[in-house]
Amino acid sequence: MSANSNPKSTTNDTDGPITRERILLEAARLFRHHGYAATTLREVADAAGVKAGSIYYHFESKEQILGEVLDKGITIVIDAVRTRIEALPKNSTWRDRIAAGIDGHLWGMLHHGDFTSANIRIYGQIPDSAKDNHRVVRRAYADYWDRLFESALACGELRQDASTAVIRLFVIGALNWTVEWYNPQRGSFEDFSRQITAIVFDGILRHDKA
Amino acid sequence: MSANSNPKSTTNDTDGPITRERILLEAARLFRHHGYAATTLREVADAAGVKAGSIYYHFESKEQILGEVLDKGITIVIDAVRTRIEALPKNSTWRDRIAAGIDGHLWGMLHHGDFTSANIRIYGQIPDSAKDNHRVVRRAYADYWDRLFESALACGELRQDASTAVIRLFVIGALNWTVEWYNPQRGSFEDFSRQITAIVFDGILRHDKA
DNA sequence: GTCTATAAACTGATAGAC
DNA sequence: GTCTATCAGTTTATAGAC
Repeated sequence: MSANSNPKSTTNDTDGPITRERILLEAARLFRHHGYAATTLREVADAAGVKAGSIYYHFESKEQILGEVLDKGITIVIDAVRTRIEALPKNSTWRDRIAAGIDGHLWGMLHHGDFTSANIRIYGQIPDSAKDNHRVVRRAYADYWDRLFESALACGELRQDASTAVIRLFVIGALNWTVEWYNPQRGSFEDFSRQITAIVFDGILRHDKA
Repeated sequence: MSANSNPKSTTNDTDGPITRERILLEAARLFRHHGYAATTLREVADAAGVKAGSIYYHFESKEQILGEVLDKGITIVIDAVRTRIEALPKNSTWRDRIAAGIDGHLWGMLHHGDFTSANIRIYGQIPDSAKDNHRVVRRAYADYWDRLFESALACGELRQDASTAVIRLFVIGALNWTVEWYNPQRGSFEDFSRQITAIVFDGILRHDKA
């Protein structure tokens, strides 16, 4: 029995990812690098190794492809964050939970860069009809981080002279943007994640610990 | 004598900004919200109150408009940063200089949002031919900040367990992204700038000062 | 499931009147 | 300086063969 005979599998034994997944992958890469409107379905089809007309067997419209690319970009990150935080001991500090969240967010962002970068790059440029469906999951993720930061604040672990909304927007925005400049050739992901977490927690200035 | 009889002025007494400036302004706004390729010259012309053909009296091509929008976006920020830093006393600490730079960068980003947001949003999506001309000024600005951070490091004011390149990319990226979420209705710019500077310098955690 | 062919609309850019 | 008119190319999406 073939390893991929499961009909739910997204790969087969001969062509790598099946056509539908390949279209999504190439669409994400092209949306990231050229923008949504600038990417033609002919380009997506060429990259995915099919003809333009074939796309409409798998998707109803260009906008449906966009919707799935956007959702995948944020779902990857959410799953990585929740997995790491839920794996922590129940008596963990909020500092530890936030550190796990930062590591998960960075991991998701940087290991699926085409989906995550496409998401943050083009979200501000897409039709309102595409934003409407996507806003719900974005709001839920923001709320998740707000709860983390508000709990940390209540326990005295967070600074009190900036609003939790500003802290959340600043931190998530800064983490999102790492996908635009992170270079895996200049060190391991683990080391990078440690540096970013240290800067987010303690800032860029030297603070003597003596 | 009219207040705007100076031929170098970019405004006149009857129509507000002259046509060329109006085209640039509307192009920046549309590039920001729809992307470069998605923005048609007909849309730019409509927004600027002229017909599409008239654009070609002021500009050679769509790409020339793009070039000027990109340059204006970063020049606004560079000017604000240098002005603030050069106004400081000569014996200022590097901490004070970096604080002035952060305030200038934020001020430029947030007070000319269409040009600065267009720049950071679409830079990753434009043709290489447009990037080539713009790369020089981007590199010079990055070098300017690298010198600030390296000087601060040499004087012991900067943390030593993260590379200055990572610090610069993280800080500038985080500051750039504020234009995507800053809400002037939730407090003054001065207060916002103070909060961001505090987070960048000392992080989001509470550090007892007793 | 994938293909070819095509419809209907839109694009950047140009030419020349005023 | 701004306009109208238009060219040549491209776009999403559809219809129907295989």
